[in-house]
Order: sequence, then structure tokens, then C-alpha cells
Amino acid sequence: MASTVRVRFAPSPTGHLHVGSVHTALFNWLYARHHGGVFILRIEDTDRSRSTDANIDAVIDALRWLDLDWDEGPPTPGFRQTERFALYREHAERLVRAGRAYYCDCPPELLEQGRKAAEARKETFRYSGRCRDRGLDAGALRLRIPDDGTTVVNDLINGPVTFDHRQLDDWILVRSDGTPTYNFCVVVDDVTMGITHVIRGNDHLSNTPKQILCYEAFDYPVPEFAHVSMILGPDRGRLSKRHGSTSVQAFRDEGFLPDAMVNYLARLGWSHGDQEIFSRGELIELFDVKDVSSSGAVFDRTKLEWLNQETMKRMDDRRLAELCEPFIERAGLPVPGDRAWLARVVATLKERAKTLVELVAVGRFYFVAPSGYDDKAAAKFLTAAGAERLDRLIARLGSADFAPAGLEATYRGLAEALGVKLVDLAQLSRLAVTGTTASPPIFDVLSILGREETLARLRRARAAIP
RNA sequence: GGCCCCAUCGUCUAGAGGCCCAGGACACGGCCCUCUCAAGGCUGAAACACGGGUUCGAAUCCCGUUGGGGCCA
Repeated sequence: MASTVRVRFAPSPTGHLHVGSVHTALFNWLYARHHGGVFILRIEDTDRSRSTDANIDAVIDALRWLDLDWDEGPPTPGFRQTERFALYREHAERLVRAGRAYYCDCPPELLEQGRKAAEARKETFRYSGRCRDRGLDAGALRLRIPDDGTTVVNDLINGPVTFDHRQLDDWILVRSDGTPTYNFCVVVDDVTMGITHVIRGNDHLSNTPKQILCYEAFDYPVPEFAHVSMILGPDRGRLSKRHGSTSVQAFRDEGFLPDAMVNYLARLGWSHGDQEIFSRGELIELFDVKDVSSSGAVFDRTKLEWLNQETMKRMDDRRLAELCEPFIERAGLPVPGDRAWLARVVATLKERAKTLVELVAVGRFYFVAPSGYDDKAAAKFLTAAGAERLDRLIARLGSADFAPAGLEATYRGLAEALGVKLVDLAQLSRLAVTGTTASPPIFDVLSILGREETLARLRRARAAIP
């Protein structure tokens, strides 16, 4: 009987949740859900200056938006590192009593001297061990580690990675001012939370042997490790703001859907044959850490946009309409009260937009009449001939069937009667109704707008012709 | 600088010695469809970083080089 999988996501609250963080959060979440395990959210807020309540709320909001739910974590108390200092102190004392850690009072200048000397010899700086056996009872607390031998990280993604102890040193657990170091907090948190699988960014692989040595000093079982490759910018450097949006909040504001975001991030560094599009359920069912790639992946916004459109196309129109409402409001447009009507609207727009912001922009004419006409198109269509055609259209549309098929029949009939092509009438109407020459199928548009609004806009266009 | 990780089309990837003169997807080009724009269908161009091995046979295994990334400073 295997023990329950317990994984965690431990962001530091900086206000913006980076897509790279979300990537590892997602892999943890998928691993937990796939194995029926427990997903824990822990806030690494030891950097007091940036770890405001607002920033913590931002992390929580972002995870909720993505629907990555956690089983243990805030708002339950005890999941913020700042609430856990007593635990760190207690564990530090335990190591001192067991003789596995010792105090060191080496002055910074001495350490700096050693560092320079090591650099001159082109070697890794290691603490000399000067205070190891001095039996001090104050100062910085260091972990006593073996002088030679190796520590092997049996990484689930990268395979066995061997670290020579001669590259490691008696690292500091607790600084002389009493504050615990990052690596020490992580170990204490992970053991006390019963974490069985540490799934985190590749940038922590180098810290892992130090942490393993610490687990061993405690005589705690060492968890499994899986170091996920990092997300890169187009220049293969660390993904940062200069490459464009990097926080999930930014993508949310730009009109990306949580399911598209999740699908895209899941496919970055993970794959299942040739499949590109996955539902949540499929992701949970198919996710396997063995299929996670060990090489870095460039974040490609264009592909995210494609996936976002695919997600919109597959989504129920009522649901999509609902998601659009805040974007309509933010664009300064009146939000329709009739959601069924809005569902008809978005159905015609979703294959013409990559994001919700774009969808609203492209469908602006549904919510408000055009304030003017495209110059080039106006010169072409709002002519004497156009005036006559508009008159005939207005006359016929007064009593026409306003279902798309009925409108098409009316238009085709009139085109024949006038001896013109359908496209001439269609483009003229499109210009009158939307202000431009590109829109969803004109009969759908007119049908959705309705007789009254359609006629009003056609008459306005007619009046614009001198 | 030391240590660690990585290396298939521009990008995400399939590929776990012969099925691969390398497959899919995004993006890009062409054609078709068509009331416009999209969407869709078909189609084209596009990659195993380099050099040594191992093997009858290597994108796949080993070593090195180069390049990128990370950690420690």
C-alpha cells in the first residue's frame, strides 16, 4: 500500500504570479490529482518587504482563476513561513543537540578572505570548518556535512545526479541574527508538511544535495525530487517582462481563458504523443512525470493565442458570453442584459478573435452603432448607386423574414432584380451596419441586430450620402 | 570562475538501436471553400549543434567540443 502523495507549491508573494511559477504549480497539481494525493499551498513570505497581504491575495486569486485548488493552505493559518519561526528554531536546536549542527562566529572578513583565496585557485569556496569543534553556543548555525563522498539526487525527471561533497560545505542553517536561511526553511517545511514529492523548478537542483544532507541529519526520510525545466524567453534567456507579459494576471486581463492557459502550460515540457488539446480531465488522467522533458522550453505567445481561440471555439456560447461581460464593460460598452442574445453574438465572433479583448473589439458594432465609416469603403459604396440600393434594401427589409436564411433569400432576390452581385449588396450593408468591410456573415449580423436596429443603421448610411 | 542541467524544423514536441532520407502542432507560403474577414480542408518549405567512438546498423548508447540555462558566489 503506497502512502498518499503529498506535494506542494510554495510561491513567494511578489504580487505577480509568473507563468514559470504557474507551470510548476500546475505540474504539482496534476501530479496530486492524478495520484489522488494532496496539493498544498505554502507561502514563502520571509521577505517581509514584498510579502504584503495584498500580494498574498494576488497569488490566491491567480490560482483560483486557474482553478488550481489546494487541499491544505491559506486561509488556514500555519502555511506562511512567517508563522513558522518557532518550528525552525525548534528544529535548529534539535540538530545542535544531536551534534549535527554547530555554531560559528567567524567574522565576515575571514570568510571573505577564504572566498577570495578559493577564487584565486579557481575553486569553489568552501567554509573551512574552523568552528566545527569549538563548542560555541552562539553565532551562525552551520550544518556539519561529510568532508568527502557524494550525494546522489535520484531525480524523477533528470535521472541520478551526483554531487561531490568537496563542492559542498557546512552551509548556514540559521544566521547569527537568528533568521533561518531559505534552504533550511524549505527542508523543515517539507518534512513537517509530510511532502512526499518535491516538484519544483530546475533552478533548485543545485540546492538539493544540501537539503538532502539536512534531511539525513534529522534522520528524516528523503522525499522524491522532480526538477522541471524552466520557461525561457524567445532569446532562450530567463523569461522576463522585456519579453512581454509574464504574469498570469496580465494574461487574464488580456482575455486569455484559464483552460487555455492550463492547456498551454501543460504542453510546455510535457507531452502525450501528438495530442495538443486536452481537457482538465484528460490532463489529470494522462499526466505522468515520466513524460516530462528535461530541457528548457521557450514561451510562445502565438501558440497560446491559437490555443485560446481553440478553447473559445469549443466552449459553450452561454459560458463564453458570461466570460465576455467584464471585457465589454471594460471596453466602455453597454453590457447587454440578455445573455442568450449575447451568446448568439459571441458565437459569430469566437472564430475571429484570439482573446476576449479582441473578441469584444471585433464585435463592437453589436453593442453600439458605428460612429463613422471606413474612408476607403465609403468612397466605394456610399455613392449614388449605393443610395439607390440602400433605398431598395430598406424597402424590402421592412417586411422581410429576419432569420439568416430568410435574409439571404431577400438579398439574393434583390441582387437579381438589380442585376448586381450579392457581394455588392452584402458589403454595402456591412459598411452601413458595422462601419467596416469585415465582419461575421452579414445575414447573421443583421438577424442578431434585428429589424429595427438594422433599418436604423441602413437609413443612417443612406443619409450620409449627399 | 567552480559545480550542475540541457541540446530534433523559427517555436512546442513525437521518437526509448533498424518501423525515420525523421511524425504532429503553432507560425509562414500556395490552392480550395466563400457575402467580407475569419474559421475550415488540401498542400509546400522547414530540424536530428559539431567531432570522435560503440554497433551489421545511431536522432536514439559512450566520450569530447561548442552553444544555452541554472546554482554558488
